Amino acid sequence: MMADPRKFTATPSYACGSRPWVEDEIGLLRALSGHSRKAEAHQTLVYENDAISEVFLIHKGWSFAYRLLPNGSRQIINFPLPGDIVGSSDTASGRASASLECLSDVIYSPIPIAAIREAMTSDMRVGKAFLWMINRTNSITIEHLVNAGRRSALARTAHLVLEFATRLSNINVPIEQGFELPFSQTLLADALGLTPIHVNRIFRQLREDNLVTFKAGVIRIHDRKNLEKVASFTPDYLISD
Amino acid sequence: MMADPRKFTATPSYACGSRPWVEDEIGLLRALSGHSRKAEAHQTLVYENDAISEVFLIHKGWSFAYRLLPNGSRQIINFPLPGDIVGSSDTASGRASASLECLSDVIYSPIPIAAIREAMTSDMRVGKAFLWMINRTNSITIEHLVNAGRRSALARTAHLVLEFATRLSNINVPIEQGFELPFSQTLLADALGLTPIHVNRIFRQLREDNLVTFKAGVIRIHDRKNLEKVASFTPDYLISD
DNA sequence: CGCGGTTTTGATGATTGTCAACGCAGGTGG
DNA sequence: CCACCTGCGTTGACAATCATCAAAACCGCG
Repeated sequence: MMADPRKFTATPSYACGSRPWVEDEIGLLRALSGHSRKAEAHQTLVYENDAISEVFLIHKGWSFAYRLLPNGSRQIINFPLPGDIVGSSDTASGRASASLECLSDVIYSPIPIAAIREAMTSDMRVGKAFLWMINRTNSITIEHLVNAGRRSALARTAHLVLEFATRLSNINVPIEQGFELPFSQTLLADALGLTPIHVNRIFRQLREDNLVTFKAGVIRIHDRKNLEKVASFTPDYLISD
Repeated sequence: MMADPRKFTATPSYACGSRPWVEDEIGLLRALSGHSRKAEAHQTLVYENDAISEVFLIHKGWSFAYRLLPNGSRQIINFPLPGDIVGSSDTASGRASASLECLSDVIYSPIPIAAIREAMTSDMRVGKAFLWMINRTNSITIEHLVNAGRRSALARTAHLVLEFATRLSNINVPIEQGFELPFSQTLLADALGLTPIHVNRIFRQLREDNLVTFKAGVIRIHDRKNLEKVASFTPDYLISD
């Protein structure tokens, strides 16, 4: 059966053979998790301010964490990728600081917060692994804040594209021939703090400048070097080793 | 000696008698810290990407965490207040995700990351206390991202003012008669993702609408109810109990 | 007194948002 | 099979927000 290019089929899963100790750390946390579950696209797994007793280790699929404002607008905080833990930094308060919605089918396994707390005391590596996850997501949030506050719409968009390329690459998803992003421009707009219409214009410009194309849910980077220059992108904040 | 109102004298320190267990948690972490140090205004305690072996428990004074961009612009991530720990979420990578500069004299004490790791395994409460600090700063970062991405300049500014009011109130700094913010409008601009000039105009509007005045480093909230409406402010994200 | 940083204001321009319209593809139901 | 609907991408015209440039006033400080 031929895959329709309009259909979003990308559901990255992680395989980190090249970074043994990360594998190890994820393994440690996975050992604490329950049986893996499957959620479907459009399903909301967590609502902001919900009381939570577990965090989610993502294995496969696309989702996004976001906040809603009273006027209906939405700010996307992060797109967790396989290997990330959603809610890691909310374990102390037990209240979700953001909602989580699926963009594709998502396979994940819940880790009880209590289990993490227990394990942290008995195995120092668990604490380290957990802090690692927190560190990673926090760095990304900070970079998104820098993006929204101090980069132009063009630089911001280019930056987000490069963030995806790098993060996917880090979990061994090939990106050279283009990679799938199952996002509407409206969704990207809510991540970038822009209107969908302006995102469209920005992508037109990126296309005309031969930097990036985004067509049928597939990103192709044509000139990475100049794209990085436009975005003032440095991958330092994307902790991976 | 009469304090010159032009002089920034605000150096809040925390005293959380009303929230016994928080006091307790800070005490736990403080027990791990070295002797307290004093830093002076304009001093930079940490540079982004620095290797760090300790985090800072702030006792007194004003500082701000920020990121610099290649073009020289600056995004302020957070203003740590007394009782906050700077660098808490960077303990895993050991690399500072932001720089930290003092606005006034600051009294703080360093906590070796190694000591935290050790203590987490022996005393579960330490891990909880530490995760609490991380949770608190992370929630604030997220709210600042929402601010920059999805709120107008007016709402954003109002929101930041209310955040200060609430956080200071949480550490028992009285705010009813106005409170000191030793910030230039340029500094606020870098926190809000605006130009200093626009910040000035926003404050004029806030003043003309009888909501807030900001004069000689002192914030006075004249109509908190309407200010909260303008900012669509809810204090849920400011974890304090 | 003069200097440097900050606040304030006006005039102007660039960036981004809003409104409206159209095309296109997929899905649904007659 | 086709009419219809819906969601998304695309474009144009126009408006609002915010930035830039320039200049003056203010104030603390040396």
